Amino acid sequence: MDVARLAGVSQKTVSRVFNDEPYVSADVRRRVLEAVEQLGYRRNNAARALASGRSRSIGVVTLGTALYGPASLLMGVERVVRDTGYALRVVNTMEGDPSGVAGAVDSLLDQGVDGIVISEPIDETGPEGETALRVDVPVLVLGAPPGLTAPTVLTAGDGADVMARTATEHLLNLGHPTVHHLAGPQRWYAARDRLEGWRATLTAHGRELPPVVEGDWSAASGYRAGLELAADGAPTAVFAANDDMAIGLIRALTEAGLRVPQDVSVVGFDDIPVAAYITPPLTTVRQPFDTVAQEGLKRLVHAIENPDADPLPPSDPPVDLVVRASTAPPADRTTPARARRTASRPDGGTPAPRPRNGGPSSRP
Amino acid sequence: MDVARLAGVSQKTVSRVFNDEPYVSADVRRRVLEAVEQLGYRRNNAARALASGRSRSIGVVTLGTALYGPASLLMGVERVVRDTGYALRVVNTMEGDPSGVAGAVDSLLDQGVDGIVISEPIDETGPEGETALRVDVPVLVLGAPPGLTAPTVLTAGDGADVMARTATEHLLNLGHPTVHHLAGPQRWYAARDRLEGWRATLTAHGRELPPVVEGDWSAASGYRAGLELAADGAPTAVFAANDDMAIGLIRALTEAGLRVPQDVSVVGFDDIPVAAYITPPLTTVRQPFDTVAQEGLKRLVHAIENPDADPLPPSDPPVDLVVRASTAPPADRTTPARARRTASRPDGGTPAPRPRNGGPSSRP
DNA sequence: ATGAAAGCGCTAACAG
DNA sequence: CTGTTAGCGCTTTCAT
Repeated sequence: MDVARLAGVSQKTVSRVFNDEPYVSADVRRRVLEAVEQLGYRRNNAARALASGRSRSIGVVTLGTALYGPASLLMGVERVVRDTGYALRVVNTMEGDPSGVAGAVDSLLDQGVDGIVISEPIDETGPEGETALRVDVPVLVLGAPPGLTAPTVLTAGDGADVMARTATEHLLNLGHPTVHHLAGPQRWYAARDRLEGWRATLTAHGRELPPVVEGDWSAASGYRAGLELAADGAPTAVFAANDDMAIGLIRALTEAGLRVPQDVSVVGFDDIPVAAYITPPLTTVRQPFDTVAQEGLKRLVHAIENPDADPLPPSDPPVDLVVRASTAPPADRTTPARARRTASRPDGGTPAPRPRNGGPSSRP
Repeated sequence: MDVARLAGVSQKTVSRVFNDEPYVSADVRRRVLEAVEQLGYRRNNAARALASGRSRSIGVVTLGTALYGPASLLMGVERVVRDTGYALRVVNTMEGDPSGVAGAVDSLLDQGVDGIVISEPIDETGPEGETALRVDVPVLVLGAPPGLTAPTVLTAGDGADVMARTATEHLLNLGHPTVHHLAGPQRWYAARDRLEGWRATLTAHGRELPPVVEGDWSAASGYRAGLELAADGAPTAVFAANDDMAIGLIRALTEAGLRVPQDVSVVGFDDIPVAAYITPPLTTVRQPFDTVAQEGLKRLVHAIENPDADPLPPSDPPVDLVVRASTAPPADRTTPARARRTASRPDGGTPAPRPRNGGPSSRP
């Protein structure tokens, strides 16, 4: 180590300086830092990882899509991870990937990550398959828990059912007799949660449970679903499992001569950036991607660095229903007064310079 | 190394098996593989990197946004990188990040990556600043070249000007006297290219160059721009630098009582998944993110593994104008026959189950 | 408060 | 075809 020689100290001392270890005199520290500067030295992380057994990196498994949700989550994770002093390794697994999440996790383990984040897990149990993952580092699952074994398994961002309930109740409060659901692909736990929240709400209110239409998150699938729905005798209210599908759905309804929200109310999910600017501006549930990622990561890092301590508890993410112009009371039947009151907000349609906090919002 | 002992061979032989090196008898190979299986052995990448001096990983610098473009590029990169046998390290840099791209690159270098991808570079030269990056591994810049020094600097996906030309010409061919431009933030090279392509086209056709309105990629900024444009006496044709802004723009125009495309034609850029399903379906330029990422990475890996060979040449990405219903000939003035012919396509508005190839498209 | 010595698990460069 | 001998650049452990 040239730096050590230049500074006239031992290798170990240089190491101490770099790691902010105690017991280094100010003078020595300064000399070392100077030598480092002069030589343009940067420490070798591979060697560090080898010697210490920790790579100071966290692996993320994402779906190989540019879908707003997964992409936002990934960005959220990246944003936090650097502050914690860890590096990020990313592997993605496409739907239909033969090796799937297991393969992705494996490749991360190969890389020697200290912890793993599984963003948006999907159910990959084949016809018979039981994928029992076994991992020897802490894992954070963003969305819902798959069956895996690890020293610590944390979950975060699994409040989708509550949010789905909020969306559904919004529609019910508006006076709609029932609410249809345009679900996401049921292999995704996130999609299941939303479906479940919707179902539970209707059941709790003693409403009829219309058949579920399943899409694949894409606007195209929402469009197809809308065509179907319109043909089958249009519903008065639909809760779509994401905004893209909601947009496709609205398009199909519009083409079928149905007006939104006068004839059909539509609620989306995510609050993608354009949601406020389409016609009509979309009522939707905002997902707190950043908060979820941030909080989850904090807990993961804690678990990595304190293997024996109790894991940090999760906190409930806020539910943020953004009411815009795609929802209204049903036109063709008597509306209960209560609902009408709730719904009588004018101007829901003007997307003012979208306030950071999402404008009109309510939480039940 | 337990595996070596169990298989009754030397450590080096195990190494050979793992690296698919020649000169290993089938029998020995089998024995090693068995031992590996039995012990659940996985090789330590840190040690490998330390000993070999190569980390077999590629670093990506992204902007910390969930913007469709950057996110798609990242996904595209990830999708290819695993096939090449490399791992991906991701660092992002938010706009306004003090350390900026330089800091991101630095942290990647710290991690010992073998190559770097800079996705969507932005100009970070401050009031005075000259950021002369010096990197000792090959770099691929997706979008346009910043000032950096590296053994190899590859660029890809810098065909935005050509695409912008296509968009602008489409509008001109429709018979519009001139075309306004809703530009992206000019710190982004991608935004500059589009602006340049637009400007060059108008100039080449001897048209008037209307003042440029600059947005920040968001639908919100497009909305604000639309309000401005409508107040200043509406244009008949606008080319927006991305779809999100186009959507905000259309919203503002609509609220101002202007019809799209009857009063104003709008062309977007990117072809985001919902573009075909908004009202009206958006005419836009599809960006070949996947192709760009894939080809670029192939070239980067080549440069990494053949430091002395000539870098692979880039190939021109296809230009794909997707004509939908947001563009039409201008209503209020005589339209040249040529343009009218080009434009007389009925049904541009029906988003059929979006064909893989994007439906109606043309290239000049 | 500092240093010396001993590896971490692998691959490189040569033998055989 | 296979084995031996050295490190890669750091952290660890134990002295001092």
